[in-house]
Amino acid sequence: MAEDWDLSALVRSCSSSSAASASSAAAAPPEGENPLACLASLTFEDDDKDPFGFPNLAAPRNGALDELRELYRPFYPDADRSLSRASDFAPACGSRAPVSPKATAVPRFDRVSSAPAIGALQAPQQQPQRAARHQGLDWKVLPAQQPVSSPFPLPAMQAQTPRSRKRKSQQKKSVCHVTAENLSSDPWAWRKYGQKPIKGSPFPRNYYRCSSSKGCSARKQVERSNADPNIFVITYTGDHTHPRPTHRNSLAGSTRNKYSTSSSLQKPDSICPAHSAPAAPCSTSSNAASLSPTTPLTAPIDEDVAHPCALLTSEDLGMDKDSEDLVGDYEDNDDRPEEEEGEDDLLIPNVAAMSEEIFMGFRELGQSPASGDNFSSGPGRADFTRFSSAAAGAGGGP
DNA sequence: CGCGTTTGACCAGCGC
DNA sequence: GCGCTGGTCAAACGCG
Repeated sequence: MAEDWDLSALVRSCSSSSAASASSAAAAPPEGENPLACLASLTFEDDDKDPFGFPNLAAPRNGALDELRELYRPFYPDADRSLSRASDFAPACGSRAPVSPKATAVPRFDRVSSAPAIGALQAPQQQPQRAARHQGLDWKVLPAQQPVSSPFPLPAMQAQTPRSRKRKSQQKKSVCHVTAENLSSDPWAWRKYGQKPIKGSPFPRNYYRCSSSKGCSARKQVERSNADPNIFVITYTGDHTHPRPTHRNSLAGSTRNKYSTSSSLQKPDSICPAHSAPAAPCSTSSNAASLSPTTPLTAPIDEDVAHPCALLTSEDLGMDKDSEDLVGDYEDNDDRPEEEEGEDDLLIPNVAAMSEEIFMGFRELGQSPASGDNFSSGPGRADFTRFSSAAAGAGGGP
């Protein structure tokens, strides 16, 4: 099993491991899955003050800043400056949570998506990210060009052109870096529809589409980072047009984690130490490259809850400048209005709506937090309901 | 039988 | 306008 690197496997594993990092993740989960997962780990209950547990981040902040600074330096000489701004951010994250329902409901997403808005475009975002990173999370959301109308916010992007082959660069996407261990776990069922070698990268990119619903335009791309094979770059695109599945539908084929073929491109062994990592049913890292997210969610909840967002920042990884660039582009663009508005709106609303639905569903299933356990495999799993809300937003998952 | 994965081919955007 | 590259489609295949 350890060898199986299916995405699903990864996802699962992530979920469990993510618990800890999840709290931090809160900062980032833009899309569906990750975001959710991240949130999942958060304990909202305690966070009355901060609905999303952001407080954690904020609290330690002082010390964290220093750390962050250190981390930053190599990458960003201006780190000091940026960090200083962090203070601005901090309040937002934690104590200064907006009172509005939205805010309360999904403070986190907000934060994430609006990060740019918060302070400086770049600096601010980075900060949050960094913080997240500390926690193990790293993801970036590209501002959606338009607000997400769909109830399931996923990746923040809407596939505007269902089949448009527009270059993604133009589409909105959320990108997150995840370690193989934490590889994302999304509640969503994904079906792989393509794999392509990417120029400049030894690892192929895998394309997944949401299989929960035929009409769902949500898509996910998974590729391994050149810099660090352990890290996977997950890009979510499009929105889910349906509620999160309680169970992953596909059971049949999905289980086949055996990635024999893809291996050609991705050699897990050599590449992915993660294998050793255990995690759950991680599919082989190779797969990571070829990960298969579709994995059946036997324990749907687990995934949901768990969001593996042990994401790494691209910076950390030193990888994927592309993705960063993308993000940066957006950030740079002071289209912020869109970002802020769009993303925030998107995430929040969706989450709220979703949360309710989800909650209901969960309640039916089991209700109590205890039952929540089902969802959360790991300790630290926050109340599922909370997750749900978060998850909803996160949905993206890929 | 249903669903997911694999894989080659096709299509379209982008850069030169 | 051409070529490159990325993204998607669809047939074939495998597994439960």
